Amino acid sequence: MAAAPPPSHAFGSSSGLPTTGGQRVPVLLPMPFAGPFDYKAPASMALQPGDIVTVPLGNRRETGVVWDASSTLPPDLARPPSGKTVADNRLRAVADRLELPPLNAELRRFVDWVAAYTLSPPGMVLAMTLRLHMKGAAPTPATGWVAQPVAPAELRITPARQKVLTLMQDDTPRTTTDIASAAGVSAGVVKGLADAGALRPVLLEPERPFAQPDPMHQPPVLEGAQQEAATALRQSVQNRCFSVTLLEGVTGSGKTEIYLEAIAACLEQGQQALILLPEIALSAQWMDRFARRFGVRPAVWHSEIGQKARRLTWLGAADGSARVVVGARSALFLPFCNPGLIIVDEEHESLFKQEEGVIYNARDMAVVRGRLAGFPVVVVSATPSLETLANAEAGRYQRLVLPTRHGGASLPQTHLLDMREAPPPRGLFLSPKLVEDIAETLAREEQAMLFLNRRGYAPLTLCRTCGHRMECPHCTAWLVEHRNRHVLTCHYCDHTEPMPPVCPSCKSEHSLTAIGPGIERITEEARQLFPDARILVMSSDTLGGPAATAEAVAKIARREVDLIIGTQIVAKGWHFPHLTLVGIVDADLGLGGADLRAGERTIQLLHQVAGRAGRASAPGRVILQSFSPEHPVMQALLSGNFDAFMEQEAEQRRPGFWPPYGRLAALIISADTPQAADEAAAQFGRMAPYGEGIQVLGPAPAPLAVLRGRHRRRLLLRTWRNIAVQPILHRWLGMVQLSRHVRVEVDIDPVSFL
DNA sequence: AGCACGCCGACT
DNA sequence: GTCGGCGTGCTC
Repeated sequence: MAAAPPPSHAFGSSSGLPTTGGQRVPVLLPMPFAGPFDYKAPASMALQPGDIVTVPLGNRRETGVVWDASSTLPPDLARPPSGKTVADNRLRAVADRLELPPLNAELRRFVDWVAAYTLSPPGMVLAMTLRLHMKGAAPTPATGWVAQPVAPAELRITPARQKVLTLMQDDTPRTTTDIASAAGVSAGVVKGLADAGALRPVLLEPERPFAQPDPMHQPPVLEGAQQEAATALRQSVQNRCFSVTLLEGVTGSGKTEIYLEAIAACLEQGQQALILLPEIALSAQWMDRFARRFGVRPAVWHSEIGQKARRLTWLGAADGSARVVVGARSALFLPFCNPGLIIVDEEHESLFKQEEGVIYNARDMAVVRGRLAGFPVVVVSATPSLETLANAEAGRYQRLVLPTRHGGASLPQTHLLDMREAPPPRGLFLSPKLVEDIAETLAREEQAMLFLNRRGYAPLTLCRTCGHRMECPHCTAWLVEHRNRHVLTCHYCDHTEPMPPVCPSCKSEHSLTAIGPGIERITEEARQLFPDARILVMSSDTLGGPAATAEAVAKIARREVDLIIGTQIVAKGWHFPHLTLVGIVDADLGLGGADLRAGERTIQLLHQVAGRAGRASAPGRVILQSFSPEHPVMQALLSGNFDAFMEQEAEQRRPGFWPPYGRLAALIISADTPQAADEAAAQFGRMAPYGEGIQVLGPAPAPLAVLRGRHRRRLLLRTWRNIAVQPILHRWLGMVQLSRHVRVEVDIDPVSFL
């Protein structure tokens, strides 16, 4: 049914022609098999690697992709061959080739590479590029109709029919629904005319909803360091070869405007650009900036766009009509036909790490895709990760630094508030000094913000009589009170129960007490202190979705809000021109625990929050409430000298070969009983690999020892940087015979240690 | 991942 | 006597 594609690499043929039929072709299916399955190509079907096909599997039909006969991966990633080959006479035939653009060689190689690197079945990686967009029936090309002359004698003309024929005189193909609504008739009339031969079916050109961004629409006025950075980025795009550039600059230094110039260069040379953002659903302001620069909005990709938009964007990426795609991490697996640039904005964000299914870091895999396909990648941050800084240091990444804020705005002044010296009244959480500053700010009719990265009313609910703590029945975690919903809820598994009237353990009345602050409790306190202020709470609980978030941001920009109280969500790069004071309620939060990156993450988050202040002409101030103001993180925030802080971090990680100076992989063992988990973990411990530069830590209970009812143990494999962990893990996993209810997950380059 | 096959409890 | 639970195993 499909026209033969142009010949390129093909199977079993030295002539470079497509298969001529009867030959064995590997087909990768979007399922967790060890590798592709072999099928035979029907004589009538010329197949090449990349073709999207349907094949019989058991008693059903599945969509898959004709894969390459041999892997081209480097030896330390190549997987040992799966061994079994199905005999020729047992091969089943490929059923159909779909009329979709084939996946190109770079993308196939990328899929193989990611699978090998993450130790995932390649089919599961393919699923990320395929299944998301075409689950269910094969795409049906829309059919439309055009008028076709018929002998008048053979066609009864009714008024309704006449309306349709008049409409269709212009020879424009239209769908049945379009004709019916445009002519004001029912679909039955169209059907009748078609049956009578007065309308001829035609395949409609696929819709092209992607307006073309115009690189000349509104070029920015850049100066000094910004101009230099933009020129450097343009140059790397024009070089059309792989490179990685770190674009670094404090919040408000105009990083976005500068990398938009790299996109402009990419558009000028006719290539596609991809921008990865950590949270696409919250990026309305980003879209506006893009539209201002290029005249139109870009194509958007994330996991919650509808089926239709998904298919169109997928096809747009594949045929090149989507010139610029902005998306969340999964957009990295779109089948771009002519990619020329990937931008990873907020590269330090842990949201780029996918923690379920195929566990990968989109920032790092973006660099891999750029390397395999030969185009530049730009990673952007105000507070780059230590990994990225180390890569810059080693010369693997170029580094562009923007030293100052854009347009004369100054960085906010930072003050530390020692909570031991100026404690709030008992049971409250805002120091009198901070309260005073907020009052002054509000009196000047400027906006203030309170930041606390903790949802709900209080993190712990405790019985004053018997000491009972309200805990999640499925996780090793406290239940968090959400007072406006009158419930206790687990932030790890969403288990929710009504707030009990008496202590469930000792039955005491009025004995359950909220311990510690959450954002709801801070809001309560603020309402008492500033009864006349217009308060807006920004958290995932109060903002239902992207639309509500955008509206909240717009309200702030319109000065309909005096005091903003928010969680993480306020740190997302919003532009709040009237905000001049940011109070961090608990700057120490996040520094507890034995997390490798606790300090790094805290400084990144707090800098990002602080950066919301003073983005216009009025200078901003940031007040950090801390119980340990001498902590290096607080001192770095105070001085603004992040480089020094990161160097210190580096020095701590270097001797023990912690990332980025060594490699890390986590094994997470989970089972439905603690015994089964312990037993499996102990077995892995006994079989642990060893050798120079190889070390295994654990097993130990995971910090969240029980999650969603599963008991978890962790082991950590740490190696020197020049040792690949994948072959070691392969051998290790193969040595342990797992009992049926035990699951093992491998997390390469772990970010979260829960 | 899906789906069938397969061996043990509460229903017509 | 059957319907149906999900445990195990297979799909080129």
